[in-house]
Amino acid sequence: MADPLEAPHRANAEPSDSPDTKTNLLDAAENLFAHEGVHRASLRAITQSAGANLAAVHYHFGSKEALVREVLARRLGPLNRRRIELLDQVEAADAMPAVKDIVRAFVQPTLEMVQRERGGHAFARFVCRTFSEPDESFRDIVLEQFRDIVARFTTAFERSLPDLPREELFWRFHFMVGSMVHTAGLGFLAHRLSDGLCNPTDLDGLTTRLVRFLTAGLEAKATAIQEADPG
Amino acid sequence: MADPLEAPHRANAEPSDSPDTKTNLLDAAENLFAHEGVHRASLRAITQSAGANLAAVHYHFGSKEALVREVLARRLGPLNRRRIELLDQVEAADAMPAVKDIVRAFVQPTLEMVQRERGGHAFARFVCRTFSEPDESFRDIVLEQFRDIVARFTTAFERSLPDLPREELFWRFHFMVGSMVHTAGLGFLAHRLSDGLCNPTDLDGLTTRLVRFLTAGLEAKATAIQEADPG
DNA sequence: GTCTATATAGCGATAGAC
DNA sequence: GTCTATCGCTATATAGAC
Repeated sequence: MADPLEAPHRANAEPSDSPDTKTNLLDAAENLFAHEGVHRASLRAITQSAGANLAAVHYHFGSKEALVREVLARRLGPLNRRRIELLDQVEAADAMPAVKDIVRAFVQPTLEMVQRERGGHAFARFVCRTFSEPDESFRDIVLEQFRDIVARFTTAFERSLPDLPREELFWRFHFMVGSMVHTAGLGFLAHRLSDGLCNPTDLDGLTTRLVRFLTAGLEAKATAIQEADPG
Repeated sequence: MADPLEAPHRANAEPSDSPDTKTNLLDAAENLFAHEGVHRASLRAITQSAGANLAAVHYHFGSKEALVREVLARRLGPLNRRRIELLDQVEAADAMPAVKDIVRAFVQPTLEMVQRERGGHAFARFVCRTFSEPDESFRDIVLEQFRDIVARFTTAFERSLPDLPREELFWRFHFMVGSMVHTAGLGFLAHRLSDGLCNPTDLDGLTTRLVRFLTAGLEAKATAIQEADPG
């Protein structure tokens, strides 16, 4: 636990002030799922952290798996709706928007959530983990909602990058998701590996940097399969 | 299990033909760690998949944790040595090499391992998972070896990108790692989300595309904190 | 709606025969 | 070096009192 940015992990304190046991359980679960993993986060630890009884999870959710689903669904819906909302605004202002504005509409909601929402960092880390989770049922909750996002954003990119082949566009979209997920969920690694130079809590700076990096990557000349080397 | 690219997961077949029980255990563990996660992959499942006895893991490795460490160490060492080797070559040919050549030296060994080595895909997925794993002892095995890589490559990038502030360089390095890890470990997601358009097994095409994307991102003009909008 | 007590099952680890 | 049997522990889930 060398890095205070990594684990804001209050073991026995209630993770929220809500009087609602169900909300307390969701908050506690989110926090523990992020830092311990779904498997290691036992119902005993979750209910204890939420100040509730062991049996409370089964009363309110029915099973641990249902709890996981609700933790994911609680934030993913609003997050992706925000993406669409921002993209709508961008497209309303300009029928063929700048690539950087589309990228920002995609990236900003996640980075904002991580910095500004209570428990946002833990949730991002949990989703980051879920992406590589073997359990399809959990991962598919994320991917299900994500299909619409992929459709809307690839269409927007196609319009603003008409010379880019569809296959290459999808790959670049994939690369973009990788950078974003890695940054949102594991930004503290940049802080650690740069010996403190990178500050993952500087929301504006981080967003601007990520948008600029990704925009340049997306706008790069398309890859020719057999390119004649001009050098 | 809709996607055959995702899970080459032969439950009860031996994952290798080696007559060596220890190697069989490492192969079986790697495969199960990738698809089930370290925690869900029980010693019973591992030893059964390896055609060995339950007690074999403790005889050969001493504990499950030691097995995890050996699975990681077996491939990470050669992989990172290969990165350094390629970077040495690039720097020997040109004291101030092109950014794309440095990027390629960083990215290529991983993508090659995923495609060409037996069990490489499973290992990449395992590492991808380990990055976001809460268990520091495992993640630190990866990060430990990675510190040298970060040092060597950021130095190389600094020389070839002299106008880029160090902080921005580290962030871009972080973005690059995110894209690479996401692609190496979860490339099948691109295949799925593009409805089959993206082919994660096309090693040369994928490498070229990733290198081009990342190079453009790294070479983008540095971010000014308060930039005057020229538009 | 919250509690205690417990059922049922799976885990890592180990002892000791072969 | 491989086997069987088992210990000690923790997990999820549930039944039933309050």
